[in-house]
Amino acid sequence: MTKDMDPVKAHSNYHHGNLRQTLLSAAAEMIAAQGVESLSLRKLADRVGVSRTAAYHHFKDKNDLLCAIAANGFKRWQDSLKKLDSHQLPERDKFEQYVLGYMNFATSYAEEYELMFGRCIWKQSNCTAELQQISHSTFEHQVDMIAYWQSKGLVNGDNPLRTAQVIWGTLHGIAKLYNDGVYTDVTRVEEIVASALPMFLVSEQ
Amino acid sequence: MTKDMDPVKAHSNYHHGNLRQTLLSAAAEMIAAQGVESLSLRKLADRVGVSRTAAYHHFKDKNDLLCAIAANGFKRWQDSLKKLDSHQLPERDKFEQYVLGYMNFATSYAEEYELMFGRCIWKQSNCTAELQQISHSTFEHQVDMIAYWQSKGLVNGDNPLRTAQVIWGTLHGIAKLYNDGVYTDVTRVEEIVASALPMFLVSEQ
DNA sequence: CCCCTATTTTGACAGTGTCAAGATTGGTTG
DNA sequence: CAACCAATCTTGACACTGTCAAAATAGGGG
Repeated sequence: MTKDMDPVKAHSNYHHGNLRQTLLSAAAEMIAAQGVESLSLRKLADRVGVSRTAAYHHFKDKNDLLCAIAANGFKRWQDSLKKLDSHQLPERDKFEQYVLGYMNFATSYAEEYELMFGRCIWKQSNCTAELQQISHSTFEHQVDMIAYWQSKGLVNGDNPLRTAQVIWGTLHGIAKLYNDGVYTDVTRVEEIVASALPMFLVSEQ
Repeated sequence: MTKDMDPVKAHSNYHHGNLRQTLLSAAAEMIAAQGVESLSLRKLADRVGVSRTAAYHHFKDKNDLLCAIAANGFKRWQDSLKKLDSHQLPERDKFEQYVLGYMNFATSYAEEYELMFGRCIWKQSNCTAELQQISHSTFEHQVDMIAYWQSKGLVNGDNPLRTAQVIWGTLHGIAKLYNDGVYTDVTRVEEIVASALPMFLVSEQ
């Protein structure tokens, strides 16, 4: 009765039940495999086993769906940050873990990262209220972390906002050069990050 | 006889003469005004007053055209570098001019910059031989500059390649955050760059 | 039991990149 | 000068995209 080939759902056609969630996770899988730019609502609908325009009753737009994926990415990154906070570690190691963790996140979830910080959403100012909010709070959290490390005499500079922006810029730039295919070797990327680290830290001696 | 409205050319329909150049400069104008993602070959053809597929006799692809625009961007950036080389300036000022110049280039020609270093061309590995070559030589030139500044004891670090990658990453990251609409204030961007500068320079005193 | 509303579908439209086949022309060769 | 050729340009066509409007369906509350 039901098609065996259907790769995701096994419900009757109408009233899927949790189509929104299904769409979100299927879309996340697809962009991870094929890249954001090759995700189409129609292919997504096909994959989920639903008609082309079904998604429009759960998302205003294609953009709205992409914003939701980006917001999920922010949630995951926030969780990483909280996990890092709770660890018992020397602050210097924590900073290092923060930098490496950022890089690891950005490169492991390259396509979600692209949505989180890419022009597709921000440049066209198509940003959802939810996304706006979670991205702001995430950024503020990171500024607070930098401020704390500066107060402990660990990180250079005295303006937490500017310092956070510079560090963020550096990590973002390296991540993007790799994610966008300009750099092609991950191990090199790790070396680059290792070279960048001492620039941020107050020199020991 | 000829339409007055035609915004670019005033030739007879067939054998435009220098359609390739006309397409390139019209495309450059259009992406500067509207962004890369909203450039279509059909709108471009309309603008130039030529049929949809005319461009295919001068460019293999849409991608091929975009690569040519990117290559032009590299040529312009190379010229800036050469101009900087020829200036009579203290080396420290030269480095500063290099950093500010990079930022100025990246933000003034944001859409060409996106083509030069964006995923659209590199991630799909659709890079033209011409583009591959000019981008490589440009990068090498910059590594040489960094190596020189390091040898003069001006710039931190002892590995020119890694240092160049970090500096480039930082500038690229800040530029992209601005160009992609995450940051929205140019004057802030200038302040961020000013905060980043001392990280690269060997501290005076 | 019936109706209302949320959900899903089908039909349609404008826009995209690109290929194949035909039309036009300038330059070269007999 | 004429005839052809190759470069250039156009028209027709196809598959694909996002999105809207209108019809179909089904679950839940009166």
